[in-house]
Parts: sequence; structure tokens; C-alpha cells
Amino acid sequence: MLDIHFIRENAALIKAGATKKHMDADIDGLLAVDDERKRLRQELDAKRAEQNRRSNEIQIAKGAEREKIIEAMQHLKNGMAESEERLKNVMLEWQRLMLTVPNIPDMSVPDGVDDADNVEVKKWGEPTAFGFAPKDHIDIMTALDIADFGRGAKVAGFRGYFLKGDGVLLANAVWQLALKHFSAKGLSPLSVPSLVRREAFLGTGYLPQGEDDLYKTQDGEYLAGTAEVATMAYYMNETIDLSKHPVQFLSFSPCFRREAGAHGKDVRGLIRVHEFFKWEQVVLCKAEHDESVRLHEWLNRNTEEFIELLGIPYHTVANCGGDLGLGQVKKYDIELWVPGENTYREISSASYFHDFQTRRLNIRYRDAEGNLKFAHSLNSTAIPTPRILVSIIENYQQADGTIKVPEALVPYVGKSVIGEAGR
RNA sequence: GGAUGGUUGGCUGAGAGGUCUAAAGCAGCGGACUUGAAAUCCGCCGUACCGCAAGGUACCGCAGGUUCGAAUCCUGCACCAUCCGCCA
Repeated sequence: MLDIHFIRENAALIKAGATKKHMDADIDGLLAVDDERKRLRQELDAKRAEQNRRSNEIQIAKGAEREKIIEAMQHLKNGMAESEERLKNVMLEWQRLMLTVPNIPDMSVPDGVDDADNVEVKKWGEPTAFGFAPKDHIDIMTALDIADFGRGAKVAGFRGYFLKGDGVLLANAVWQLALKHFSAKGLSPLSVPSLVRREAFLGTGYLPQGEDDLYKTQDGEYLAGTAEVATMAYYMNETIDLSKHPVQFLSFSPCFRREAGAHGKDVRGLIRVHEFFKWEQVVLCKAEHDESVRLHEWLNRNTEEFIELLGIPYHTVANCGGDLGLGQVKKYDIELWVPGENTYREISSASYFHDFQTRRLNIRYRDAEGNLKFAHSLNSTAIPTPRILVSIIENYQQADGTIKVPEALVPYVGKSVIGEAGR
């Protein structure tokens, strides 16, 4: 959500931003509703002022005089009820429209319609070369019996999976290496709820427009698709202390996604599943653009370093305007080489929001002058499992069907090769 | 799932239909006294919206209702505490 004053003063800028994001935003409609809101508000405030004044008179007045004022008050009350009803309806429309206004993308965001227009900003390593015909992770894992997709579907349905044996060890190894790597960067580990109330999704900008992407319980909570939701809501309606340093969390949670709009895509394997696990970086900082930019680069770099630790070829793209979410100012995706598909696939997404989320969540801090301000927020994937296993396994597969364990993971897996006979 | 009691400013806590413009204390800020500090004394000390300003309005967990008037009464919801039941 943006500040209504800011929207008023920068209507043209916001319209241009929406165009760049290929989103519809009825700014003129919003401003008209806002005019009406202000008018009704003033009208009602004046009536309430009179009511308060008269109410004091009633206390002093006696007998017939008192009865007369009370009768006049009843008339006033009827008029107020009407104003209140109109204001209530206007407010509903105002809130609905306010939630649809997209944040303005940064100048540096490339133009474009969808992910095909994202721009590569960095490339690390070269696509893995094999002296044999490489297999995809589904074949490799099934052959080694470290995953079971058939029974996954039997038990959990479409996109269901089991990890088995060394597949479990590998996922665990990634979690532990991630905890070590990202903690060392200065992020505090946090284990967060996945079953979360609606406000947190509204606050982070996943609702109201993303209802179809979320699982919902019969009690009205939703299953979060990322730890970002609970982590951001951790400080909802609070004033936090940012005087010394930003808030920096490394959150872990199960993640649930309906993938409602992706029915035909990635129907096999571990790329796109309904439930997975993820370490997520979440940051709250002072409301300064430079600080947001600095931390955004830092978060993304943390993840790049982790991928380099795993030794997997990747590139980083700057997402184009059409590939940005409602609240995002700028976003980088890190995409890893997937030999089985002969292409790069997304593993991480780093974004900053300015005060778009904190305004909805009401997370503020006091600046050096003691004034209350909405903080800035950012988040970035640290690493998701099991999707990361796809790239590890396919890039580290060997001619004999075994998998070399990336050196950094060996201490956590407890072996240097997965699938060796007798091991 | 059942029962009971709660939710008031940064914190503690009074408040029970009409100066609530929310007592008091603590913490904080400014000042006096002091070489400095403590103690003491004086003053200030919530947020948001509208307004050039004067000022006005709203907010006592949230949403409704009763009333001329609600922190206060009524209803629903959320959350907290304690007890019972169930349980990894």
C-alpha cells in the first residue's frame, strides 16, 4: 500500500509505474473516491462536534429546556446515521482501491512483459559438460532409490513425492550448510508458522488478489507459500528499534503452494511441488532508499555465494517490469543450470518493497528525530529444498549413475558419493 | 471441546452511563538546585485524520447494538490467563 498523500502528489508517476508493470490501476477513480471520503469525513466531524457540544449542554440544562435539546439531538442523530452509512460505503471502496495500487518499479528495472524479457546481469560458471548422455533428476533419483514419485502421487496426489535414504540426507545437508552460511552473514535463525492468519497475507501483499494460489483451512487460516509471510507479520502493529542495525532474519518453514495457474507446467519431478521447505532471508531497515538498495544487493549476493559454495553454474537476472509483483520495487532471480532441461531454472528471488508491506502491516520505527516512520522491508530466498536437489543431482551426476556430493556438503551427508555399490 | 476470569497510554494500574480533556505511580524529555551526580522541586510527556491556522474528529482488544450521551450497558469475534478433558 502506498501513502494516499503520495498517490495524490505523484499520480502520473504511479500510472507510469503501473504501465511498466503491465498492471491496471484506477488512480483517477481512487482520487475521486478520496475526494468524497474527505468531504464526508469533514461533514461528519462537524456533526460530531455539534453532538459533543449539545451533549455537554444537556448535562447543565433542566426541565423543558433539557427536553428540547434532547429532541433536537434526535434529529441530529438521524442525519449522522446517514452520513456514517455513506462514509462506510465510501471507505470500503477506498480500501479496495488502495490495495490495488502497485508500488513504483525502480528506474533500473528493465522493460518487458514476462520472464522472457528478464535481463541477465551476472553469469557464473559454464553449463556443465558431460562425457556421456546426462539423465534428468527423476531418472537418477529413481534408479538410486533416493526418491519415489510413483508412490508420491499415490499417497499425496499430483506433484506428490517421497525423498528416501540419501535423498533425505542430501536435503538435510543443504539445510545445515545454509544455516551455517547465512547465519555467518549476520542473519538470526527463526523457525516460523506456516499456518497463518489472513491479516499476514494481506499485509505482505499476497491477498486479496492471490486467493487461488493459497490453501485455506476450515478455520479460516491459510497455509503460507513462504516463511516471509509469518516473518514479516512477526512485528505487525509494533514499533521496532532500528537505531543500531536492521532486523535480519533467516527463517525456516514448510511452504505450500497450490500452483493453480501452472497446471501444465513441470508436471514431473521436484521442480514444482505443492509442499516443500525453504530458508528465507527477511530484512527490515530504515526508510532510506540507499539502505534498501544496499541490503537488496547484499541479500542476493548471500544466495549467490551459497550457490557458488555448491559449485552449480548459475546466472542472475534483473526481472522486467511485467514480472514484478504488486509491491515489489525491484527483483533479482537467481537461476541454476538444469542439464536435464538444458536451461537455467529459478532457485531464488530477491526483492525490496520500500514501505509497501510495512504500511499494510503497520510496522514502524523512530528515526533519529524521534518521528515514527514505516520501515522498509526486503526478502530473498536463501535456499529451497527439494528444488535445489534437481540442480545438485543433475550437475553432479557421473557416468556410472552415481552422484558426486558437492564438497561443501560432504561433512553433512557423511559421504562423497551417493549410489556407490556397497555404500 | 467445557468452565471461569481478563484485554485501558512505553510499563504498572484506577475508572462501574454525563467536565474522561482517562487518576496515580514508574520510565523518558526539558529546567532549577549542584563542581558533577543522586535526592528534591517545576514543567513537558500517545497515535491518526481534516485544517494555512485557530481548532476539530476518532481511537480504552476488534466489529456491531442500546442511549440525547458509552472505556463503562448488550451481542458477536479475536486474543491472554487458570482449571478440566484430549494429546505428539
